[in-house]
Amino acid sequence: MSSKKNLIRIYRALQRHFGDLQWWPAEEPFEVIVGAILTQNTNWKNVERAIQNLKKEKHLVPEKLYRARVGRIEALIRPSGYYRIKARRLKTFLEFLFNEYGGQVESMFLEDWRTLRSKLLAVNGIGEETADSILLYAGHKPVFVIDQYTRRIFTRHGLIDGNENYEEIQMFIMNRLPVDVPLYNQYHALIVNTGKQFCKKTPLCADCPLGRMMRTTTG
DNA sequence: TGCCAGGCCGGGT
DNA sequence: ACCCGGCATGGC
Repeated sequence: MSSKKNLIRIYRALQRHFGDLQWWPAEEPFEVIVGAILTQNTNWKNVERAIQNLKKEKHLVPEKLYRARVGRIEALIRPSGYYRIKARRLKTFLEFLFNEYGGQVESMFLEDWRTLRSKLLAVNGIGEETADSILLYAGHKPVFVIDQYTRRIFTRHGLIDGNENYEEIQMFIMNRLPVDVPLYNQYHALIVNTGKQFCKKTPLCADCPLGRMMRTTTG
């Protein structure tokens, strides 16, 4: 059976279990961007607290965050961890947004997304996963997001070796799926949920819907 | 109660 | 081109 069919079968198994996950958990694109930076190596629950603080103080707006002092941002996002470096990263992104696009998120996404991806990667504090999360979940661009869960799950089930770099895993997946933004959106969300619930570092695949599917078919 | 979470950077090899 | 230490809070 081809790898393409495998990836679609994996998707269907996870989709059947989790249903539509409606990602990204945010009200608008700027909130996605802020969340993408705050969730770097951090539990999403902690990020939610930080987001709520920003909302409560009416700071989850480009203009406000751009004007705010770093110390003020640090205080609001403290629950998300790494709060000093993340406050600086938010400021750096806001400077980029205002310098290049007049502070308008919509203007930023009018740019060719490959060009935008390069520019985002040049912003200190934005790496490949954060850039791709912004492009896919805030800008609806056709790029698949790779994270530790993706690497772990695909390694565990023998789809990749595990020592591939980000781009190699991304190409492995995108070469085997149709170019489809809603599919990329939901697929990554399904992977994250699977990783959180079933695919820990310990071999605990007992009642994992993916593990069950992989065991009960010829693959 | 330690271990870990939806990474990234800068310096060293 | 990799490898590593540092960054930090809160949940389970």
